[in-house]
Amino acid sequence: MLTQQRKAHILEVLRRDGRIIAKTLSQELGLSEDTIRRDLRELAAEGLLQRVHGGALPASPALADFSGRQGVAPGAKAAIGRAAARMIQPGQVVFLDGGTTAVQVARNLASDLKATVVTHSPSVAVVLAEHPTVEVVLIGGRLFKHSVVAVGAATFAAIAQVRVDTFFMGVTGVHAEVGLTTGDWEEAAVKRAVCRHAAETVVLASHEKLGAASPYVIAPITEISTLVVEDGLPDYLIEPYRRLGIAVQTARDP
Amino acid sequence: MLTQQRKAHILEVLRRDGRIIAKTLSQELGLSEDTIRRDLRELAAEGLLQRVHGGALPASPALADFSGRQGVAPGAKAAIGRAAARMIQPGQVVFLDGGTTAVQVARNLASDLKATVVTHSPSVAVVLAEHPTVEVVLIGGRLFKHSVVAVGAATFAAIAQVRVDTFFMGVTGVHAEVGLTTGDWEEAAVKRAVCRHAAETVVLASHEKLGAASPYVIAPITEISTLVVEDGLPDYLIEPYRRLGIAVQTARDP
DNA sequence: CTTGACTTTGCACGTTTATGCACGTTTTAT
DNA sequence: ATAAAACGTGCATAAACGTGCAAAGTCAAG
Repeated sequence: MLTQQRKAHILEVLRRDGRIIAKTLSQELGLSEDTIRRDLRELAAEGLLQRVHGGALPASPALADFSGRQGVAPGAKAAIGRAAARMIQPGQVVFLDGGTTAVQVARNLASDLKATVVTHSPSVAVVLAEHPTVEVVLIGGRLFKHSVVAVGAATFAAIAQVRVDTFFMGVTGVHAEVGLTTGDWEEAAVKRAVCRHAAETVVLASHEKLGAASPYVIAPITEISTLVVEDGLPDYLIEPYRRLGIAVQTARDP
Repeated sequence: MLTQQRKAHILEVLRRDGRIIAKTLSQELGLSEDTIRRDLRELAAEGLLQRVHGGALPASPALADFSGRQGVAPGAKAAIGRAAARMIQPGQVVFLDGGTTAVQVARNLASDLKATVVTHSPSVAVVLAEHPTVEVVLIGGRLFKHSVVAVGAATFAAIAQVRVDTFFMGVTGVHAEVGLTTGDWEEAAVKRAVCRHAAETVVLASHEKLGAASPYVIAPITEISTLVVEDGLPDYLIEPYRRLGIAVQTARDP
């Protein structure tokens, strides 16, 4: 295998999985870890990824504002993204929320999926612009920079004009009693509005969100039908939601 | 085997396998590696493939997001972007079109500029999400993937609700008689609509756009007040526009 | 048919690049 | 506090590289 080809492969794996583990990759490619480490160092020098102990993480300048958060649980987020992407049936109309997890869902849509994705996240729109068959509807409004999503009156008005089959919601807190929560008042209102216009709502949550609560409540937990979480979590974390009749889907982290 | 025939074969193998390994190919064809290397060098000089250590890789698609498209000719477009960015006054409300040139404008806004940018391009929105002070208004609609901008009825409705001081328009053709043109009918309609809701329209055009015409006419050239072009162009290219009373701003390429 | 200009190819040479290993250091986990 | 894993650096080797050159081949004008 050519060196440049290998580097391209590394970037592809990074995009797909949200992380690189040097040892794993060296075994996969049948090369010494030194070589992989060298590649990672060079790619990092070009600013194409971020080097960390044990491997590498994305450096995506387009999502630089996220970069701090992106490091939280990249493998898990990518796995959740894949699991959510698999839930979308051909012909469906779905709403994709903003945030890093939603971007992972967009990245992992099957490349032959014919469906419509509605989103108020320009990041999601940019990713899906490269998808060959998915129809994208962009919801406008005032840009809330912290989360990179549209919010405000115009956003509400636009959301009122669509009805979707499934809403894939990102949150910062999932709590059996407090409900679904997030860190911005206006964002919470938008999520609530989308929820009302969706036949079904699916919440994407990596483990640090479970049992946590943020300042602004979006809706009670019973509003949602499915919770997608990473695999291998202790039972006591997910049991409360099962007991409330919520389907808990676990995403394997390959 | 004829040289040209061999080169055609190389390109075919490259398309089929996604890569060329010089040694393998030389054995396959019963020629010395030197000959193959020479071919690869020449094909690379023609831009038909990308030369790498050990062989070659495809020229465009695999590499497009690898080394980055905008690295190709960073000079002119970036210079035009900087020049346009300098034209924005504090407190103004401007509309930024889609396209790579508009993204350059967004990247080059002074980091302390307090202004409002309206755009139907998610790419521009993502870039401006990192800007500390600029207010961003995102116009929604159906996503036209080729240009990565929102189009359609919803886009029209949203545009009708804003009035901006300056519209920075990207085009694919600027011609003194034909006018401003672009390659998509719906995009042309959107640009025309924005034009009507702007006090002033500025067109950003790198040299290859001047004197060129695309299928769909946006507006007559007299609709615009300023044309931003790169520096160092021959007079005969810009003189026709000056004669029509259009201010031609040249962007130094430092 | 011959001549001379030009092209193509393979080889020799010295240079650059890629890779794996050894060694000592730093980071992480226990 | 300690052990294991990951790290960076220097080094040796082999592969791949470019260049200059000469032999073989091609072609058109004479």
